[in-house]
Amino acid sequence: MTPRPLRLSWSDRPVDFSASGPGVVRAERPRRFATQDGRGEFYEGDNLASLDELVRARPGSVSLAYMDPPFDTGRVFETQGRLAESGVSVAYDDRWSDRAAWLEALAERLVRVRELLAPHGSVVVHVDPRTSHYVKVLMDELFGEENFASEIVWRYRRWPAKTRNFQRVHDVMLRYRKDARVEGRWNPLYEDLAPSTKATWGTRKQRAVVDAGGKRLRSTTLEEESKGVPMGDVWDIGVVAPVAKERTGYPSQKPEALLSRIVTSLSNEGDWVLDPYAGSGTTAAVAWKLGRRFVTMDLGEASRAVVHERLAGIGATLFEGESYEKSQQTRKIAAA
Amino acid sequence: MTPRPLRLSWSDRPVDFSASGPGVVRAERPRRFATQDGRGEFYEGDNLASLDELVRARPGSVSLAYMDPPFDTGRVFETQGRLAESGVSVAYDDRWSDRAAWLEALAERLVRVRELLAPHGSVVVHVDPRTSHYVKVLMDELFGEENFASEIVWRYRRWPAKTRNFQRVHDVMLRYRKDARVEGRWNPLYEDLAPSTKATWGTRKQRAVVDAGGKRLRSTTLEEESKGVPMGDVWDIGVVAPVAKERTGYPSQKPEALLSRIVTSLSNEGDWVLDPYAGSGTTAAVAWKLGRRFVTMDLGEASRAVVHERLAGIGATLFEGESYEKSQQTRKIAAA
DNA sequence: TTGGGTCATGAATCCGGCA
DNA sequence: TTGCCGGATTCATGACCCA
Repeated sequence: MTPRPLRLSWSDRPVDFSASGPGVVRAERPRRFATQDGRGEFYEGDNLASLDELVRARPGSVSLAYMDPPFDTGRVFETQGRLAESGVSVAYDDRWSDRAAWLEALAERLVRVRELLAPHGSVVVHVDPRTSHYVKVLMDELFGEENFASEIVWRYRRWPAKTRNFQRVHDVMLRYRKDARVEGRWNPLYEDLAPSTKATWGTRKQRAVVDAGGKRLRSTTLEEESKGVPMGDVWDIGVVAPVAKERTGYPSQKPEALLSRIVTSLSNEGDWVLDPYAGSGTTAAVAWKLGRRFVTMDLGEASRAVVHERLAGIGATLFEGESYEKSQQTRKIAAA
Repeated sequence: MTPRPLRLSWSDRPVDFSASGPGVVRAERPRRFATQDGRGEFYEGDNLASLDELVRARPGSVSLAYMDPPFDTGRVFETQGRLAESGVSVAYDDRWSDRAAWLEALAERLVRVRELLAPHGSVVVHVDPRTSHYVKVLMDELFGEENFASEIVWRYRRWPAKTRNFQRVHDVMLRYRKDARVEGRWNPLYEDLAPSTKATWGTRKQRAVVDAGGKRLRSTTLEEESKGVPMGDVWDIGVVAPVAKERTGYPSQKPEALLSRIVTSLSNEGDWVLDPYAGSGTTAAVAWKLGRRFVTMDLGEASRAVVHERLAGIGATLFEGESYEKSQQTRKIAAA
């Protein structure tokens, strides 16, 4: 018996999330900005339109996609601090008619991101523990469950809320490969040895000692220092502190330490890293610092302003330019 | 517009998971064992039948249910160590025709557990990060999403596997209340303050200082010692070590430290704690030690042997006895 | 240069007040 | 009655100052 598929159903569920897709030319095309060397791009406009442009121009080109969509909180998010004083107050609107509508919007983006992934590529979707489950079931359908790689738990610390329940102090990131049969990008990371291990073994490598018959005797330590233990799927990383220099004033900003782990382990230098929900531009900034190429996009002024300033600060100044196709032509002519 | 419900669908999905339910008298009734004071019970047999008996006898009586079903791994689990040498080798069979079949079986148990919960009660379902998402979507439907309380992440440490991926080092527990409008059981737990907090503030409570105009100034510390920070939903607890005294030889045994947190925070002394998948009997043992009453159940000899021995070791010897109804009659007569 | 003390302020949740 | 809004709660943490 073949396994019966498990699917999420809701009324008026579209048959095909890519309908009204890449073939459709939209009235409003996104504005394109790029660094002078073309190793970084920002599109301003609805990310669905931007993704469609990319799918047309260069499918299969992305090694790593990180997606941090709104979490279906029903709230409008406002800017803070200096950014708020500059007059831009609304960052993004996270109100949806129902969860099904939210899920449909996400699904439309996911199928396009999948088209953009290279065979060795993978996508990481950042969600919260109230929505992650719906996203996982949806992604099992869209990507195939055999391509599910990890549920990564981001554990942070914050001031406690008054509640008769355990404090909610984690987010969830789901990683899927484009194709599990292909060897994907992987640069191993290590974390500190557990305190109990350090107490018993110190920081040298352990090695099991086996006798001639293959029976395990005791373990010993080697001369070699241990690199630590291979990184697990629960990450203890602080939120961006209220007074941190890293802080931009854009709400729900993700820490660079978090993105560093993702970008370092799941892409190589020179790879294209995609983030369809740029927000404050953390993914692009981290990718650039780590020698990756980036393509990111967002709707509205708050994000564009923050991303442009942030990237300019690390030497990735964005200029408004021609479309991708046109810039490629220019490049060819210049090279000839 | 009312929100469109999101549901899991699969072919031949039953309309009603409680069909063939409490009304049906089964050919094989579970064997009942109880402590002499009646504060602890074990049923041997299919837990569906045992749950049905309980639903008939005392619905709404349970304050806390902990469920640790098989994780749909497709494997047969064998006993280890001393238990294996005693001749009982198969602990449980976790092979299912497909995930839908597994989910149906779980759903049948969940609807019965829900019947057994008191209005102030809650249920904790222990799953792994490949199945938790399906269970959450199912439980949102069965319990109502407004009754979802927590996704608790159990982070453990183990010998690293060789894999081009982040090490899987966590399980997931989903907690739902029977009725969020009712004040549920809640005994707060605390964990250590963050090192950075201790360095800056010591271990005294912080208090914000606000001036006459309501503007926030700096914070101060109070005289009062902080109890620590209210427990979060990510728990760092070691697995039961291969050489631990706690170890029974029953596979996938859960640590008592884990159950202690659950039982302490989510039930009061004297409350009934239910575990439909007894396994090695950790829930019953912990509940008993903490002064709760327990009712637990499992199929087969491996579990019965381990549970009986384990409970006898802490003064909760189980005797085979009459049905619950009959024992109640005996009790009344004795009291008269 | 380093390290300790001081400062500023976000975030989730509940609760009370008011419409 | 219900629903929205503002206030209170009180850890966490990088930046800054100064010795």
